[in-house]
Amino acid sequence: MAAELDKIDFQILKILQENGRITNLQLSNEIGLSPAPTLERVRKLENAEYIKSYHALVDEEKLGLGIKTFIQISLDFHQKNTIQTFLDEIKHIKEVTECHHVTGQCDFLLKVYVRDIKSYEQLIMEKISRITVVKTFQTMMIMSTSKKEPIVPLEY
Amino acid sequence: MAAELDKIDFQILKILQENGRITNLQLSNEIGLSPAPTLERVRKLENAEYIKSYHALVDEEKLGLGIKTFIQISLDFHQKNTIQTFLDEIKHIKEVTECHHVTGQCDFLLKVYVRDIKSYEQLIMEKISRITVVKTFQTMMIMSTSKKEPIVPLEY
DNA sequence: ACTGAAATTAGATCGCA
DNA sequence: TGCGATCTAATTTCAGT
Repeated sequence: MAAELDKIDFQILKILQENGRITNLQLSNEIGLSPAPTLERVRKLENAEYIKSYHALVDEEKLGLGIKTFIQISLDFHQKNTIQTFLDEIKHIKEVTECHHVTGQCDFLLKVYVRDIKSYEQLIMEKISRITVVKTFQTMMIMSTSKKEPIVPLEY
Repeated sequence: MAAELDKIDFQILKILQENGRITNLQLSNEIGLSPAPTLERVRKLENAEYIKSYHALVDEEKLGLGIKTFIQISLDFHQKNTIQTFLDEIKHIKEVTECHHVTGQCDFLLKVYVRDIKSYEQLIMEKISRITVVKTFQTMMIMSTSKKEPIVPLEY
């Protein structure tokens, strides 16, 4: 199954990362193949899960999500199953869209979206600070984002 | 132009966030309208830029990007145009996929993808640490990610 | 605004090079 | 593997409600 990817496959991935709704016809023109083998390659990439899924990118601010933050979290490892307990709690908080286990001064880094400061305080008070295994946390409020590509640097 | 969005518009946004390649026909079934007005609503959301773009989500690990990190950066504000100088440098580093201006102990938070540790050292040595306005930086290496949705919590 | 049908275009399959 | 033709299915348009 996992035959290596060639240059054309990487081209396809690059293009689909940037435009997930390009038509197969357009795509085939850009890579210089005819539609049939192009589609076959795309399906192969999907089936082998080099492409995991497709998503619309929405404008969070226009949709009322005015507050975006990262939260750095340190856990209290004196309890049982500290990490699993933490992950189980985080999983259910819909405002948390990313949760990364990291090295450094903190244990986890979360990405959070909420409507306004009031909702943020509520999230902190009623959800984050109530997780028993959380020892300390610190908010990094995002003031602006100058680069945000749902795109990963690919090179053949 | 900016007539308020109704419940159906939010349903559409939610569905397209999770499946950016759903057919208009399927979408119309899920929201309970016929294809014609469904397509009209999607176009309206695209034109008003509630939907900014569509993207394929790829499997970075399978594609050879084994190292993912966040870098916290503090700037030296004794220089001229510190922030603009920094942003101009960062813009050209393709390994940096996100750059957020944040509050807290550091000034900027970057997301970085590279192939391996060797490439990471190279990035740090030859690019990040050579930016004159960078005072200090600290790496948070991502060990695992338990939640990562290219999806924002929407509520009508 | 939504419906339903008609017209256009894209997607999917298959035999052949 | 890739191509070209063919069939199938989705997108798009439009007159009617």
